[in-house]
Amino acid sequence: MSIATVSRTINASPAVSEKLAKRVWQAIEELNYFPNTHARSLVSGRSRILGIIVENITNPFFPELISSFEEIAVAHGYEILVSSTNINSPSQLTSCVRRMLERKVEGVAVLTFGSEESVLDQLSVHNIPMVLAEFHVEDPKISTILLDYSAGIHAAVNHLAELGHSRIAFLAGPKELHSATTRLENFEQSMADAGLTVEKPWVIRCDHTLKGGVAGFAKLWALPERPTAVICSNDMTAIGVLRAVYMAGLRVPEDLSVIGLDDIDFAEFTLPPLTTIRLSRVDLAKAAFDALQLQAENGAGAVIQREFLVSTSLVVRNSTAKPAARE
Amino acid sequence: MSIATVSRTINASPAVSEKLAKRVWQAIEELNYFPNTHARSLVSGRSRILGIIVENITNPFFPELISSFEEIAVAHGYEILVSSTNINSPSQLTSCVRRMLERKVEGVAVLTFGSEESVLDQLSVHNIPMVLAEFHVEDPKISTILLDYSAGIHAAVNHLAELGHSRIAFLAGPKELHSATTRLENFEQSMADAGLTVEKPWVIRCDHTLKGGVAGFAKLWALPERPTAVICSNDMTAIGVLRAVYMAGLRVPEDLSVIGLDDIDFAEFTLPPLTTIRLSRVDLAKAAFDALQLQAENGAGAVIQREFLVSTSLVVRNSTAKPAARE
DNA sequence: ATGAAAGCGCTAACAT
DNA sequence: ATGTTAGCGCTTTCAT
Repeated sequence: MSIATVSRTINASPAVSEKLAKRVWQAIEELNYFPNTHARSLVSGRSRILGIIVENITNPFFPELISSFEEIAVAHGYEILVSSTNINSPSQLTSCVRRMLERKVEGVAVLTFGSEESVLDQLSVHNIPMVLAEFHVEDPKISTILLDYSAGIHAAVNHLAELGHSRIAFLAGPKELHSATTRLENFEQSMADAGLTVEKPWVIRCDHTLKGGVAGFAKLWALPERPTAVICSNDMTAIGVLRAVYMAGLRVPEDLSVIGLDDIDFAEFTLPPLTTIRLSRVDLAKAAFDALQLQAENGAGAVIQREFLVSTSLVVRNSTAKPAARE
Repeated sequence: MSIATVSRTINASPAVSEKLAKRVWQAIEELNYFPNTHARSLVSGRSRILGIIVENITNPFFPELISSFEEIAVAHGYEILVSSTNINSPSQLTSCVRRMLERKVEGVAVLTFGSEESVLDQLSVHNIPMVLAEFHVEDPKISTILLDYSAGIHAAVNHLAELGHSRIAFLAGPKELHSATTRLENFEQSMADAGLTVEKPWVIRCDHTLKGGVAGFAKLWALPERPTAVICSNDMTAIGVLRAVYMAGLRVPEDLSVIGLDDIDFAEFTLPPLTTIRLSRVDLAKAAFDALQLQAENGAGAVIQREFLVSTSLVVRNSTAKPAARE
């Protein structure tokens, strides 16, 4: 039989008779044959590869996100190309985008949460479908994942208020991150809704790292007036606070209630187990994949869904409790 | 100028005059050209892709390992293909190896620490270079990374002995894992060297997970005779123990000294910070990459280094202290 | 329903 | 030193 017939069989073309197809599959089995994806990509122009760009791999949130994304992609017959190298340096960014271009990725999930501008140009020139988090662009090739922090942050503030807290601090993320700003705004709104006032000195910019959390707590505790609870812009910050509180000879939640955001796998195993606002990696990864797949498998110009929503929710564990009676 | 000249220029062939080369590079700049890796791979038969297979992505050790491996590989112009899906199911394993075969990987790092047999056959049939951890095979295409646990485990036992502990337990990993068995053997040897006896009931098989650590501690504490210190086969187990001790209303290190193994990034931020035996992901990733690169870039039959050594060392933090005075 | 043939973008052998 | 050409393994017309 001819090479073309084999190709048609593998690609499930209807134009091949059943018995010939059966023979082909048999031969494939016997010869242990498998197609060469490079040849395939070369002729078809498609690669079945998706790219994913994240920042700051030292935050477990991102490995967890990548794993989820990978799992979904592989299940759908895609391969993934990861770029987690330091996005800060422009030359590294350029080379990581180039790697993706060279391998002819069919779409890229840019999940850097706030520093996507530089990647955008490079990729959009080549007309590659993209999906961004919390960053809306007027381009049919670019989808957006909207993160609804309000549900989770509202619940967190209300949870503290119900416990009797009114002196609530917020350890924010870096200014450059859109997501960090959005989280802070949501906190302020939630406080207002709960009839609570935000004390300016209790809003401290941190950097979403463990060390940042340690430093943030130190600044907070050096203040003349101290809060009885703190909400952190992410779990790493919260875990840093847990650590700093312990080192200061104080106790969570007796001396300070702490709430994180992300619900990384470890949050369940901190001491005490961390009350946190869950931002599901699985949901996020799924939204990113769906967006990319929709774009990749529909020709340009097709009208498709371009906004995806991922929500948040509060997970109550043991790092929050009633405030100590005022002295 | 001709296409061949461009190809030669890009590949730095010496047979191209300087001024023509300059013009080529200029044109490349202007046209924003970049080579198609699929076409390249097709003709050259090489892909510049390396595979890495790990198990149990929920243990942060593995994401950390993958990141390191990726970083090194990318720095050397390689791309990586990760397989972290459940290695337990044979069908998943087959399909993950197939993915790698289809993309024509030039080598695969099998870092499953003990369940590599099934992958071996599939890959060695296709004559793909491999590197395994702690698993020696007589095949010139297969390198081995020897993990020297003795240094770290000896130091750990001695550290406890010097603090005054003699009642030391060991929470081992699953029997199927070669590495878990090796670790246990090293513990037994180190105890003997320190003149201490290993109490059989105090050696408990766990499964290298947080939950396993919690369960392991429960079993240990239910015993009529209790140890004053415990060494765990990995950090996840140790962190589980930390958690279980806390839940039992006891304290580390006052009631029990705990030592882990791996030194994952989080070990520094547990409460209390975990004393642990460091097994460097960077060293491991580097050894794996070096082994693969050596094999990929030397023709078959070349005599090359096929054994790589990665060592361990003790990192003392705050989860170990003198045992409480015997009651 | 099947086969023959062209061509995807590149490299390498061969020619000049 | 440069250009011409064949062919890597596949998909996709176009014939039959």
